[in-house]
Amino acid sequence: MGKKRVTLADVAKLAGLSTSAASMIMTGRPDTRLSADAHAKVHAAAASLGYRPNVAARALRTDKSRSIALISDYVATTRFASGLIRGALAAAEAAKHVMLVLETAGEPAREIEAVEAALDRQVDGVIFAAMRAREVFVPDVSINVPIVMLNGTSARFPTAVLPDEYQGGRSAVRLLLGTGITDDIVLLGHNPHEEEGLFRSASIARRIAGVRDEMAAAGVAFAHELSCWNWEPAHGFDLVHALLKQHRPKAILCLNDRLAFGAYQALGEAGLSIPGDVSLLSFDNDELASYLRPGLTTIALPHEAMGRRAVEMLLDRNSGGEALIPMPSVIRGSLRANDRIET
Amino acid sequence: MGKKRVTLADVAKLAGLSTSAASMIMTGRPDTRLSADAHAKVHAAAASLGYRPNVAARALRTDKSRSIALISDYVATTRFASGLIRGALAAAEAAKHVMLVLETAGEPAREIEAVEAALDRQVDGVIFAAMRAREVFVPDVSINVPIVMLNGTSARFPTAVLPDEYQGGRSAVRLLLGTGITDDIVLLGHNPHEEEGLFRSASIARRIAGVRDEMAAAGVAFAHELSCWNWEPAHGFDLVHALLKQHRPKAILCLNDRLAFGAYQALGEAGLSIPGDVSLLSFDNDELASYLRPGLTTIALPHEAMGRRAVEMLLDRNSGGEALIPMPSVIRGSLRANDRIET
DNA sequence: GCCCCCTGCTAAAACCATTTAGCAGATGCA
DNA sequence: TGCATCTGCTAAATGGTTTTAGCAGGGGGC
Repeated sequence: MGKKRVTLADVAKLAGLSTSAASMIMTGRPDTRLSADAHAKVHAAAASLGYRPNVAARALRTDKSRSIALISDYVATTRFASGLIRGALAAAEAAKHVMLVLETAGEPAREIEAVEAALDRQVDGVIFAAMRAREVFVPDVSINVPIVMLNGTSARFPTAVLPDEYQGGRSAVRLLLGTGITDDIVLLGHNPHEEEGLFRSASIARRIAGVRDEMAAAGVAFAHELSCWNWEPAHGFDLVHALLKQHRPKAILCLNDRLAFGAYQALGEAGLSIPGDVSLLSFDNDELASYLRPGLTTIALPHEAMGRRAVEMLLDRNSGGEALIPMPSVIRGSLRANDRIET
Repeated sequence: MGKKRVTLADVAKLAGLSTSAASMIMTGRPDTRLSADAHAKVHAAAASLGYRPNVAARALRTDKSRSIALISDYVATTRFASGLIRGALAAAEAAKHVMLVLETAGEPAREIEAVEAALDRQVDGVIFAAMRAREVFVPDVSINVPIVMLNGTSARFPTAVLPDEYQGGRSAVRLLLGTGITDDIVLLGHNPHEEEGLFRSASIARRIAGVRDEMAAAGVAFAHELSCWNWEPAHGFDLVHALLKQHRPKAILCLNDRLAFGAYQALGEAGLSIPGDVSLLSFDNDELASYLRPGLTTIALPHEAMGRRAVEMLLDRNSGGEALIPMPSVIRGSLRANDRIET
């Protein structure tokens, strides 16, 4: 309480040097001509006093605050947000930065507020995160710090970090066909004929394209393609429940884990076993996937890696463009083992 | 790029007054003697120039930064974090503050780092959040700003926001007994005889106490009490699976939703219907609860309300003590309707 | 001896807002 | 008229750091 904060002047005095010298030494400037002895004395003084630089003063002078802002549409609504935030947090911490988190609910007024609040605090960069990958609206205030789009894109700011959905789609199909199943495969979540004129987010479109390209490359086709717009468990249940009345597939490729969850329920009620009767494969690696019995094999959204990467790109001035983060396969028990004889 | 930031001096010049006058007017000091005319001119000038105060300069002078820090052990590992963060964010925004989020993984070294990073940035207050409610370690650095504990407690800092687990426990039992079921009730997650010498977190202990007190008050007892330490779906499954070989309960009171999820699986595999054969009731209102079929009735952890409250208490200097946030009941389909005739 | 350069350091300005002390003029009261 | 008080405002100090300009002294080249 009574203790005043220790300032650079205190350090300098104890070291017997000027504040200028102390400053140069503490900030580790390269081309200074201060003696090794001076360096030692300043560092010793700083350590003994427990000196911590005053970030506000430094920010005032340099316009750098060692902090960044993550402006996101939603932080709680989706279970993905925390992965992105956590990865970003980790990278920020590693770079000795601190991270402001701001939520906008996608409302333009709040987006403007958020950007200004961040800029007022002299942040060194801003990450615009979208919890649903999409074309993101970035408010049209003049921003003079680096910007990275996270899990979304913007025409104005081309630097973006996205999951490599296309490759993810391909590896899903590769994994599935690797079981030896090549027919009676159902796609759950998309049917182009029923969705004409509707546009999935760019990211999801790539996922679907990857799936279709790999199927085509392998020369196999889906027996059924079941469409629904929202990929929630209830829809997965309904579609699979209806499907089972006319057809019993060998495998279901679900376009996300929540659909897969619904599929599990429908299969369970029909008395079918996974993967004995039906194999399942999905996307996202939602927390759910590990709770299911058997565990759901899924192509993971690499949220933490994405968050980390976004911060790294933000702080590295000479990186730009679109970074595609690979989607790892998470193997659990929902795919039957390959019963072909490997040669 | 070329545009310099507009400063208070610019505003003052345009208004034809001194910076002192402009400052007093912009900050809305109450006891100043400046004329109404001066007020009008300054506000007009500020608006026309789009003046935004430089927070660093202000912080340097006043030691207030209009920002707070949320220091948490985990942000991603548990699905609760985002609710707390979101609530806190909303309250911070309402108070025109900005929020730093820091993660420590519960490691003392990182906790110290986090506190110092926050203090370096002149935060106006710090929230220590625990994702698993518990006695929280707060690093022993001298902190001269208000502190609020969120979802945890600390001997050094008595101001805390916690879920009202005791009342939650009581309302769960009240809800369950309200169906008319009074026997063949199983408690899933705790058995005092098997857990002697083990200590649940304070918060969970209160939940259990509430359950037991309400049972006692109603004069009913559990038919079985199944114990397991980690409340994960697999444990819920195993315990209920084993239970069903010897006993078929009318209701299972699950101490959290993940256990309940496992119970659903075991009941499903045994061909029992919910709530036709067995009623289920649980705690937390995990995202899971709404996915299950039928939806799981559960006593919700009020995370957003807690986060909001924590920020409000932090910024309101004269509030202290322990705030218990009520746990609302979320009614879905897993409890059978009361079949007694209400008089 | 003169000039130049190098070494090792310091003084002082700058960043931008807040706040204290105080000034000039007007008014009130006796 | 003399003194105190009030009104409406300003000058200058302050906060802690970075950074520019430059100083004093020594050495080398010629």
